[in-house]
Amino acid sequence: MPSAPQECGDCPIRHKAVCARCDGDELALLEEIKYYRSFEAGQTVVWSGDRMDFVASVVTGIATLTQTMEDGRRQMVGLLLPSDFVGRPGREFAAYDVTATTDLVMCCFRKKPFEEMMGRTPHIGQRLLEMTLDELDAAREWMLLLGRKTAREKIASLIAIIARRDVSLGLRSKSQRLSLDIPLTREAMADYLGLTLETVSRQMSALRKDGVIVLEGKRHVVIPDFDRLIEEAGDDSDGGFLV
Amino acid sequence: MPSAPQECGDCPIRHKAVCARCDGDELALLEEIKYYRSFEAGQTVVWSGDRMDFVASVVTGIATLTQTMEDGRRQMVGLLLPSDFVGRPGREFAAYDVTATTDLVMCCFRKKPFEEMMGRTPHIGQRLLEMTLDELDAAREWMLLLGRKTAREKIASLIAIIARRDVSLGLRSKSQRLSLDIPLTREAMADYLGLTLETVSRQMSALRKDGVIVLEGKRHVVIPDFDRLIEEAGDDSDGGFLV
DNA sequence: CGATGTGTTGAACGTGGTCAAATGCGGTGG
DNA sequence: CCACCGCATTTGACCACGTTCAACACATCG
Repeated sequence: MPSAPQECGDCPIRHKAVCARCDGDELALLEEIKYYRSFEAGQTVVWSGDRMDFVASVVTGIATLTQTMEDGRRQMVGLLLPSDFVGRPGREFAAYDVTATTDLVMCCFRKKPFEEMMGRTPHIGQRLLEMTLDELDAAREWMLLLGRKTAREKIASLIAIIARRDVSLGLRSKSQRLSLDIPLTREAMADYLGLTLETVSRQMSALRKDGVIVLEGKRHVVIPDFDRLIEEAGDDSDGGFLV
Repeated sequence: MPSAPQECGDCPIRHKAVCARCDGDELALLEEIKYYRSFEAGQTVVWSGDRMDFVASVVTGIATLTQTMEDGRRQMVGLLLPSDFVGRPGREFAAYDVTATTDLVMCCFRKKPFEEMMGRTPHIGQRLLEMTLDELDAAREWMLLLGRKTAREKIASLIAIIARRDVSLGLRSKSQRLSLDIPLTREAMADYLGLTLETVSRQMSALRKDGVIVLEGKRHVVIPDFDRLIEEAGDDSDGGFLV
């Protein structure tokens, strides 16, 4: 089981999560209604349609939101990183499957008290609005990927997204030789990209053969030339860096 | 030019738009900073990357948000109906092309005063959060469509979406013989669905041949059996009716 | 060891894309 | 009234990309 922090003061997502704008007093109130839950890689947090009596922030690890059709076709519709928010105030049942793809720690708030607090504390709603607008932008970028990009472009885009995230989390600077772990199985990548896992595997091999990426093991990728990768992704250069 | 209403009291979107929760005083303040703009079908409202010094609500008509890649591939990422909100508080440049697909009237607010008012009037931010969360849900539904549905399912889904909207706007009851106009060209449908316009046309013909829909002219569709349509769309039955 | 999970690769197939031509419809002008 | 044009749409023929089905490689774990 991954371990959890205790105090909001120490919290690694303090300044990015839904609580980011809260002052000391507000934080103290939140601290009273919060509790941590941990999940191991592969565990399901909630199933679509289940009653969900909490909302939460991802503290560490990665979770996914997926939708499933009756015949089993699956599409990932959200990739939740540390500080991202799970659940919707005012909604009683989960709309998506939430799954831990790595070991995961979530900071949970019982829904009722959280909603009451939202009414009294504009800072929370303001921050949640900001985060939701960001997610909507990300979803729209994703729609372009799903609707119009080739398999090769989709793979390159995914790697670029992960690389940018690592940079923005301060894990490494842009100038260094870029190297990163893909925290997803080939199947999860396929669910993300609207492909089959075979196509994912083939295109990874193709990008490797063409020197766009270097594979070190199955999950570790080195990017010798980031601009080349962006080009392969079909994105406007620098898209995603300016806001 | 389509004509515009004058008073918030008469406004057809009064109780659904971003101003829905505002009381009389707040509405009076909004009334001072609002102005109407009209566009003819086909006109562009703003181009992606342009400076955008206003935010707005769609009053009547339909607009689209689209993203374009350098080589011209286009993906629609938003379909804006009456009461939907355009623009993002705090953002200076438009992130998407906004186009009027029918004659369009928008209720605009200059961005600066609107942002200031948001700070002082929680009702606006609250409502905007609600609307943004709804849009995010819609975007995720759309992602499933783009990533995993067949061309035939995509077409059936689009028709079902339009039909549901017409019902929810009270234009017709569910029990009646369903009949609706598609307010999009075949090309716009293709941009919406991540298809080519030829495939859209072919699948429309196929659904007609199989009796799922009846075409009366190019843009008017009769749905003899709504459940059959839903089945063709690959959706859970009743998906979208319960919230 | 075999069993299981994860990933790679190959061959055949089919859906949807591409390119091209034809059709239909509304508007404009002779 | 009809000829003509422009545009949206339909239809056809062919092709390619990504899927499907299958075999195989490799690591971890009982």
